[in-house]
Amino acid sequence: MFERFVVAWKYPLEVVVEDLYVRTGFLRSEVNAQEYCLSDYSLSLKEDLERYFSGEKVDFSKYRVKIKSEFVRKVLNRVRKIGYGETLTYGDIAKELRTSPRAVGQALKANPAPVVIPCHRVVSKNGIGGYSQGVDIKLELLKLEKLNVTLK
DNA sequence: TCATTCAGCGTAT
DNA sequence: ATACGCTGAATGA
Repeated sequence: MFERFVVAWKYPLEVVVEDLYVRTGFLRSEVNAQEYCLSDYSLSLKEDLERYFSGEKVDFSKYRVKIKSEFVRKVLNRVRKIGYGETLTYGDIAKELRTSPRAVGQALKANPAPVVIPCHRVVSKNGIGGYSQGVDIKLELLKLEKLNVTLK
C-alpha cells in the first residue's frame, strides 16, 4: 500500500503512507494536490492533521513510523511522549537517555515524520534551537501550540 | 554581556 | 581516523 496526500496549512505538509508507516515533510513550493480515495487509516491521519493545524490538541500515537537506527528510535520514542503544548530541551533528553545534547539533535534531524513525531517540541536551553524543516516552520508550530519561545 | 573554545557522542565518509 | 551536528558549559575579554 502506498498513498500520498497533502494537508493544507501555511506550509503544506506532504504525507506518504506506505504499509501503515508514515512519512511527512513540509513543502516550500505550492502544490495542487488532487485527491484520490484514501484508506481509512490515511483518511484518519489526514483528518487528525487537519485538526492539529486548526489548533486542536491531537494525539498521533496510533500512527506508525519506521525508524532504522536503534538510537534514533530511542530518542524519537521519548519525543513522542512530550505532551501537546509542552517542551523539553536537547539537554533534558540527553540526560534522561544518558547521551549528549548534540547526539539528540542529530537523532531529531533523522525524524522521518515531523508533526506526527513532535520534534519541534524539543528546543535549545536558551532559544528555539534548530529544525530540519526550517526554523521558521518550527516557530509556527510552537505558536500553534500556544508556546512562546525566544528566537535567540 | 558577548565571542570563542571544547567536551561529548552518534553518524557518515 | 576524522569531521561534523537541531548543544551546552566553560572561559576570557
